Amino acid sequence: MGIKERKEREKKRRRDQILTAVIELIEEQGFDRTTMEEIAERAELSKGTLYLYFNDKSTLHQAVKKRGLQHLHEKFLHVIKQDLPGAELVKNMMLTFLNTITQNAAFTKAMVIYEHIKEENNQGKPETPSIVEDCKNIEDELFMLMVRAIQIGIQDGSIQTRLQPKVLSLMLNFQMSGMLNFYLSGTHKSATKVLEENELSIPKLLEEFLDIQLNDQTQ
Amino acid sequence: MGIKERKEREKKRRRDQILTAVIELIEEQGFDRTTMEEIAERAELSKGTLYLYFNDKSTLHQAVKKRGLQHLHEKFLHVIKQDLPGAELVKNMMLTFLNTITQNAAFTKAMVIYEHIKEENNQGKPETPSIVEDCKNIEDELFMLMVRAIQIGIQDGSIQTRLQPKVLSLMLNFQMSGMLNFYLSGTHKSATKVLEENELSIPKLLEEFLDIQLNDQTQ
DNA sequence: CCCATTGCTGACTCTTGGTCATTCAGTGAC
DNA sequence: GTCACTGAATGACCAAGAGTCAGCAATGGG
Repeated sequence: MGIKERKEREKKRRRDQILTAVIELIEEQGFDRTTMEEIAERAELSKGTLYLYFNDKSTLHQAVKKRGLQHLHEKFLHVIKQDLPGAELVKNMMLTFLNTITQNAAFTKAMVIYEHIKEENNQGKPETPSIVEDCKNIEDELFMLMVRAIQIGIQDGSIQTRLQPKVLSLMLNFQMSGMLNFYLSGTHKSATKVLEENELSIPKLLEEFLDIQLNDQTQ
Repeated sequence: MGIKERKEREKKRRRDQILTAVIELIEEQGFDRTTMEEIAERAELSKGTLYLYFNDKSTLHQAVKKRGLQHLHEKFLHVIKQDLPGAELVKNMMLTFLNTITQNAAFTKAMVIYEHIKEENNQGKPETPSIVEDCKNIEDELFMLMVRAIQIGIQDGSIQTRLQPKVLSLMLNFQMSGMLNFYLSGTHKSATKVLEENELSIPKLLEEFLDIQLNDQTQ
């Protein structure tokens, strides 16, 4: 009886279809500019159907975010498999991160933005906590991969620090998050000017910073 | 003929009235949960009147943001007037920043969130570019105050770095921005766990980081 | 061939941001 | 005192978009 399985597959395909449509539209016009109507049209479904697959727009957003995080996770895994000094691994991870977000600016923006806006729906609904949970878990894994890279670096001597690996990872996380913000809200003219004046780019800046943070000679 | 002046004053008072109402409501329920209707009610005006003072909800948001930035600017000015080593000034600024955002979490959140969402209104309207410009200018001044503090630190020897003051300031900015994100999206359970495990708090973490970033012994 | 189940639909409701014709209050001229 | 004028305030109205649901269609099991 392969019917169950087929239905299962079709259901998953529909879901993917929807997700793909959303991502396309996000890239074209951003998430909040995109209406459920448009998404339905692009996915060749009716609006009502969307709600059979995702509770609401916010859940849909989470699902998109999850995809992005998975993508990043794969890339990080790829990095850490390389046989390189830990310091290089850390640098590569961060560069990978920067690359990914700049390559998919619209997408990343959508991921970060709506992030804050949901907030409410845990109240008054059964809710699928799963997707939100999934995202957190993947984020955690990304974090742990970074920790792992730092540990390797400490062992092979390419990283000197008096901080705990996890604490250092946190520091680097903050840094990345800040850079992300910078990229997204392309504003902050003085910051951009600073970069120009010193003939720097964000990736170069990153290397400078890592030099300092991974070679802590104090004390 | 003081009538013009009186009217002027009254107009400003109305504006303030509205802003105060918005800020109250933001603290109670966040910005996007707050409707123009509610704001009008709280300010004891009708909805239509709001639009005589602010082009749209997004402009209103910018105005609120401007207030917040001004507040921060005052605090930074206060810090830099103190007669302390540059390194202390930098630290105090960053702590001030952290304090402010935690004290007014709801408010800060509102400021950061909608930040991204506007985007569009520069198209198709005369628009008041002034408020947005104002915000950018204040942000720039905040940045320059930080640069100033760093310069002081380099001169008095409390800061050692091979980076340009502006570049270092940028680095610290990223850091702050990252911490801000952390505070706002209180999530990231692993990060919180790391802090607990090491009996750290964000302010303590900040001091650790500054130790490294302001005492660069490499090369 | 017929009923049951499941999936899909799009017309509908409701909320909310934004508009505008109308009302109303203050002002100055006479 | 009164009248015309100005501009500030109003709230009924509109449009857009998120979310709902009664009904329809197709598939499959008997």
